[in-house]
Amino acid sequence: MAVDTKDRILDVAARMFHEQGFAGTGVATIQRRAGVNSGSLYHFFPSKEALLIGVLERHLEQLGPSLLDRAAAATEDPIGRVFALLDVYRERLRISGCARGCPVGNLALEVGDAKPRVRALIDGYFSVWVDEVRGWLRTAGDRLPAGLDRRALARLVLSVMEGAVMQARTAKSLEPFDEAVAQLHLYIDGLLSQAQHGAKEREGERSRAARLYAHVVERPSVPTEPVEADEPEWRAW
Amino acid sequence: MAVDTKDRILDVAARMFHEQGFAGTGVATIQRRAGVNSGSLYHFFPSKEALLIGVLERHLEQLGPSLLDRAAAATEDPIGRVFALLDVYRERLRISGCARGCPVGNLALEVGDAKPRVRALIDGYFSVWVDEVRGWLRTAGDRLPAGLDRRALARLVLSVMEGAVMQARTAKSLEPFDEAVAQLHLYIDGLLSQAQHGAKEREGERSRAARLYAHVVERPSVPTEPVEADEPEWRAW
DNA sequence: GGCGTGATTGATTGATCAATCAAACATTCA
DNA sequence: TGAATGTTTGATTGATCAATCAATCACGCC
Repeated sequence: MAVDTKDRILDVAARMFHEQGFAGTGVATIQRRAGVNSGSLYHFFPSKEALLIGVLERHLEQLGPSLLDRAAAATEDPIGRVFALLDVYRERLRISGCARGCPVGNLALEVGDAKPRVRALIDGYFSVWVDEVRGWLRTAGDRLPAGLDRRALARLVLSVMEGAVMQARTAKSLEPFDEAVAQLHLYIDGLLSQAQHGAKEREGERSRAARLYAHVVERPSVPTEPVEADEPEWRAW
Repeated sequence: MAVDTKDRILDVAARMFHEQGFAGTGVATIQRRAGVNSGSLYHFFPSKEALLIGVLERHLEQLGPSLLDRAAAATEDPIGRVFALLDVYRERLRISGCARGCPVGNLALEVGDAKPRVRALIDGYFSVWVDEVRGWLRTAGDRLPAGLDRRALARLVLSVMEGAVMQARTAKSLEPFDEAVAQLHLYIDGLLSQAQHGAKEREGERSRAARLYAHVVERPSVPTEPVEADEPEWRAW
């Protein structure tokens, strides 16, 4: 029964953190909704932050099985997988009435860098996400332009997803999400046909865009190095 | 002095809501940091939510002068303006050590639809943002493909910005932001050259991507109709 | 000088916050 | 049967929460 209780707590906490944020969720409410007494909750999670960490660790565990693998199972086509993944988020938005998108995105913006352990977990979550999509894009091989930075494109996909989810939640409508994803689709299809034409006129000149942004294309994948603030004083804007 | 006090409160509140979120910020802390007594704060803002609304109204007021207009002033080129705008956000990330990006994005994810007035304000903020960028894109005229949905592209730009800011904050690095924006740049440059070629072979066949997604291109701009949740029960994921 | 009005003060409210604790309970193995 | 370990109970802690209140202050107008 111990496992059940712990899981029940994590279920409720995950949902509430997702809907109301971390600071906006009271421990007492989690207890009540999970049918658990306060001492019992603190038996498994010695602090509220530990509870948040538990929730994030579970999100990280389930990222593969319940999200990436599902998208991968939807189709063999690596490009199709990208949009299958986006469609999972779309479906989650839909069934929740545009209330819940990515469970980690909220927390990412909320906790900032106040809690290092939490930030690291979220950073890891995004990294796994991006790496998986990058893997798919690499599988696409020469269907995509040779010089294209697969990791940067994967980052774009994640950015579009998070930003689109944000707007869909605010607008309480799937339209912003669909619009953004449709544009992403246009971009990737453009890349596909660009690579197709490039294959014919092999060794031909690189596209204007590729020339212009050669310096940002296919850079080495260095670990993200935290930057420190250098602002002397804060000014409103 | 009255105006000063109110502005001082709004300054502090805006900053703290941005950094720690709404629920994560205590009114007492705002009072202390603003050098104001509790009664004085509640004289101007009858509730914490009223304070949040005041902050958002000011963000909305300043969206034009301190953000859109600045980007528009940077260059006459409508496409250049888009990236000038993104660069403003990049600069804000940089000077804050990747702690602060869009002051509204956080609140958008946090409050959800609990407070209707707040949601409406945030929705309005995003709408103004998107409409302005759409205006620029329209100014670009036939430099962009004729069938391209300018509003959807503007939505994409906002999505990329918000999503990229989220990742930059989590990673404490500008790299994710730069990668995502670089990809967006590639897309838009592709659109530009696509329109350029299209101009030559005028009346030629539409691109494969445009054919595939014709149904999502240039749809009428309908107001966002809130969707209601239809989920019978929530399940963890 | 007296009056009115809005701004300011700061103590105080009850509620809720995260967290603690000793005691009771359940389960397992000796 | 009984000790041991792990789990659950629920009252309780002090701190902090948003919000209220009567009282005082500064300042313009008649």
